[in-house]
Amino acid sequence: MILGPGRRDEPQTPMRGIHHNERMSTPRQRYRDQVRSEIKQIALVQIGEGGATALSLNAVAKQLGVTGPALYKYFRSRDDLLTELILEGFDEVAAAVRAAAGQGAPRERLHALARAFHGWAVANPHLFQLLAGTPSPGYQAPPESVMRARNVLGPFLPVFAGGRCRPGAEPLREQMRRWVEETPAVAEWVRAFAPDGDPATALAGTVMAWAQLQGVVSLEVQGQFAGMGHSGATLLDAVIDALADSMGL
Amino acid sequence: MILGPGRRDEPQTPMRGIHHNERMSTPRQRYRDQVRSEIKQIALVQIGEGGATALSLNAVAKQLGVTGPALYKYFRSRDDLLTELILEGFDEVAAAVRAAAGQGAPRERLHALARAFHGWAVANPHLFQLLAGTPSPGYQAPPESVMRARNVLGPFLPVFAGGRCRPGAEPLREQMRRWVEETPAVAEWVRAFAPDGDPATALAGTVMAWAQLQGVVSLEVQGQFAGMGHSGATLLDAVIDALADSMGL
DNA sequence: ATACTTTGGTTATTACTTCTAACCAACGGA
DNA sequence: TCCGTTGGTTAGAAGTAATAACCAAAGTAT
Repeated sequence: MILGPGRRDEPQTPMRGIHHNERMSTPRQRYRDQVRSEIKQIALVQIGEGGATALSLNAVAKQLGVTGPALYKYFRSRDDLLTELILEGFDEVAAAVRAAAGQGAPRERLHALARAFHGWAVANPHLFQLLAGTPSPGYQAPPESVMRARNVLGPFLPVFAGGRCRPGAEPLREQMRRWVEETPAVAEWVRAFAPDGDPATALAGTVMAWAQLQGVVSLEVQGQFAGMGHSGATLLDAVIDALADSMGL
Repeated sequence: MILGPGRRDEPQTPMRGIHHNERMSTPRQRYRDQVRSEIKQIALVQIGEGGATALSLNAVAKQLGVTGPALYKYFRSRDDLLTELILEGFDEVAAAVRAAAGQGAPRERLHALARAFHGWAVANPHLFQLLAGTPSPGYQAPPESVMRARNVLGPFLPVFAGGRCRPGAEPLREQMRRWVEETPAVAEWVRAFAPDGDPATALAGTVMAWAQLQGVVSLEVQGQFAGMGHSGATLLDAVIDALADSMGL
């Protein structure tokens, strides 16, 4: 009767049966956390070598010294492990971008943010592809991921908050205006990072910068620049500079 | 002695044993071509539903009414099938872009080309991801793919050949200049599509446009714009307009 | 200290995947 | 009519994710 048929399908945090210091670190919990972290670490190495599709739970288990099914005590499924890695990856790149959010002229700040994103992505190409793409056939990104993604782009918002859209970007700005009006979470997000200036303009510039980053980095990590003397950074500078011009920074 | 141990590992074009009207359509060859085309068609449907990783040769065979191993008489491996689909995909998108290469002012021509690319990509999202990404763990893109990719971007070259790089794009232009100097195939490519104007400028603008397209389309096909009222086309117009401004079109 | 529960591991199994090997019938050219 | 090529088959190897059943060790409570 103690357990009964109650929600047996979440191996993430077991020992929910009896009361015991809530969210305190029992030895079991510490062991559990450490093994989970080791699994993720090994998985990251595998992903770094062959991409998300090269991640094999059996191989992870073998490298960890246990048999395959043991991992299912720590992660409900392969997709669950991927999801956790993706969320952590978002946090990582968000930290890298945030660390580059200094002071100075808007144009220089924009370049610094863009280079930080680019640098992280080039240093972890497979992880970037993991965040960007769809790792498994029917993989569904969790709702949290959009929150994390917003943390990545957040530091770009204040840079553009003081800019001005050229006529070609006015439809986009109008669309952003509607978006921020209809979605309170977006309004909150913009206000948190760029309390001053026009939210729609900040969003328009940020989304354009997002596309630039995604484009340059995608091409680079997929090796499309092979032969033309690693033009990733140069190309990024060029397109970001064009964007800065276009937004009057 | 007729066959001996001679190169048995290419099921692409069998019946190499005896002389028979070279590259003429024997009934066997016609049947072969038709089955190959059916396989590719079914594979495309599967990819369109779940991406490249969802392509299962067994499932294709079942849907075709044969057993799994039969497919290996038509394609050496799963990657071989993927490669062929990728090459055909490049041809398709190249044709779509080429069809939009009309006359008129450079800025309008650029928008038309960009919209053509974007339209094809959002109509075939999984195929676009197939061309862009790495479908299998150790997949190696064949050399032909770069040639095909050049055909996709070729129509952009003449649009930018009459443009001018702003200072922020000068390093990129310099890099393109070295690239075209050191790689005869690139020089040939640029000359074929844009015989007039500065090759380095044409390349710089084209590569920047490439990054824009890749960025906007990548984000869109991965569903990152969910919620903000399908901004793919609007965003594309905005960034392309900024690029046109930046290149003085 | 003893009894009991929870947990982390095991092996066995299912259902899938790509791909190879061996084999056979039927088609088609001489 | 003969016979080689070809397209199909079944069987099997080696791998994957995931589940079920089970057991020993660890931790908790009395």
